[in-house]
Amino acid sequence: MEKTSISSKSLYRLLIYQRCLRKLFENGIETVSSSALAKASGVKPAQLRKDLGYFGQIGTRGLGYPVEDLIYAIRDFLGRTTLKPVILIGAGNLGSALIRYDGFNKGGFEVIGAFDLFPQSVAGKDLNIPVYPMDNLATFIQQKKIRLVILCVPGEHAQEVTNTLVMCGIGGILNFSPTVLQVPDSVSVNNVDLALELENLSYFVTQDK
Amino acid sequence: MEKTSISSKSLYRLLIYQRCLRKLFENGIETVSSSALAKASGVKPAQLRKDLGYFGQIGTRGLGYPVEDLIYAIRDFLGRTTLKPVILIGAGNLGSALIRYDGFNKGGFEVIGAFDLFPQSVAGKDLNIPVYPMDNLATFIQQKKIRLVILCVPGEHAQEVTNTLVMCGIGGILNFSPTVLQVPDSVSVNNVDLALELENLSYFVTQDK
DNA sequence: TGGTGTGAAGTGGTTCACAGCA
DNA sequence: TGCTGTGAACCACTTCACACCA
Repeated sequence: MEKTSISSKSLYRLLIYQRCLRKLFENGIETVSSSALAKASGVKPAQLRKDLGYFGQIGTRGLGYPVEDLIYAIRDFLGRTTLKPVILIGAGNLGSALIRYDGFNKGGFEVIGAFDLFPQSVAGKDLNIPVYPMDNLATFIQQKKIRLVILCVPGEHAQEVTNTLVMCGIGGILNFSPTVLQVPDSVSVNNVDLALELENLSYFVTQDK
Repeated sequence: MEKTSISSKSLYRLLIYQRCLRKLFENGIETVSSSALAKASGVKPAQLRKDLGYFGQIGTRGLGYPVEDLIYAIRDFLGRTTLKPVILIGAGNLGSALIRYDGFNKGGFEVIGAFDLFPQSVAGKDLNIPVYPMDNLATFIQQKKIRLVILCVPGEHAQEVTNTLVMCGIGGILNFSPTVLQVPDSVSVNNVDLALELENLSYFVTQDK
């Protein structure tokens, strides 16, 4: 299989495999079969093998996959290299929590600054990064060459801020606002819509036991 | 088209349509075409019409859809009725922010209680709901007939807590822990993996302009 | 023998294209 | 004429099933 561009779905799974593999590695496990890793990752074995096909021959027939090698292979494929700077816009409830969230750092990101309409109002929140007023946004992005933004502003301001971001040449937006953002094709958006997730879940759960 | 069970993907879109429709309604717009609503929702017109096919004839050919009727039709289809009680487990950074997040309420949910290993440690956080120790969890779920849980505990405790939840007969888990939960088929899980979303986004964004 | 690698078949979801109706 | 409703074509992703090899 030639190295074609991977689908978003496969990519999610690769990231999950990687997490599971790291756990195995920490526990001193050296080899894992597709069925074991698949179960831990919540997928079918065949799917996992297909996904790993992107790297060519890594497993050993009759044995399984060497955990450490597979970790490196996935990492190389993903091109994880330097720490990636990120900014966050909208340091309200959720925004502040995300600034403190350590999961981003583990993934190789660093939230280097936050922006808010009222930076003084979050002064007491004891965040470890500077919070700037919105006026500084465009300059900051261009000077620091920021490509990724975490957007946590209220829905009614989301599109307006997005327009600014697009003009600044941003590359990707992780959007927590309950709004469908209109962006040009050159900009990627991942939506994390908390209310929607709960409503969606709720539909598949019967109310009575 | 008969009322067969809808796919999760269509369901997400229905919820998005509903939000867009409400905005239109607030602005006094009475009729909308599939192309206009589709654009606002970030989908193709044909897809939108297919999705609306679940309700049978609602649009008027040559004209479009009556906004208000469509809102009701979707709401009826989703079966949105009473306020649904939800509990949250793990009132740390993220958990506390979610308790204060008002998007859930808008969607017809009420977070009626939180649980934490150290409830006293969140006393100063000024949450508007009671925070109980984990010991009370099972009793609370059964007495209040809770079906939905928002899970915000650290990854290493997520499966353990989940096992308890499953035993209590919970119906659905909105999982914010970076962990693949193992649950029986009778339980639904929606994963919201923040770090994964950012990593995934990052892959599709080139580092240099 | 056991588990990978992979073409082929299957499945589900999207888009097209056009008939049908206000 | 304009826009909905929908079968049919299309496409992407998943799963099967088995050849192949340590």
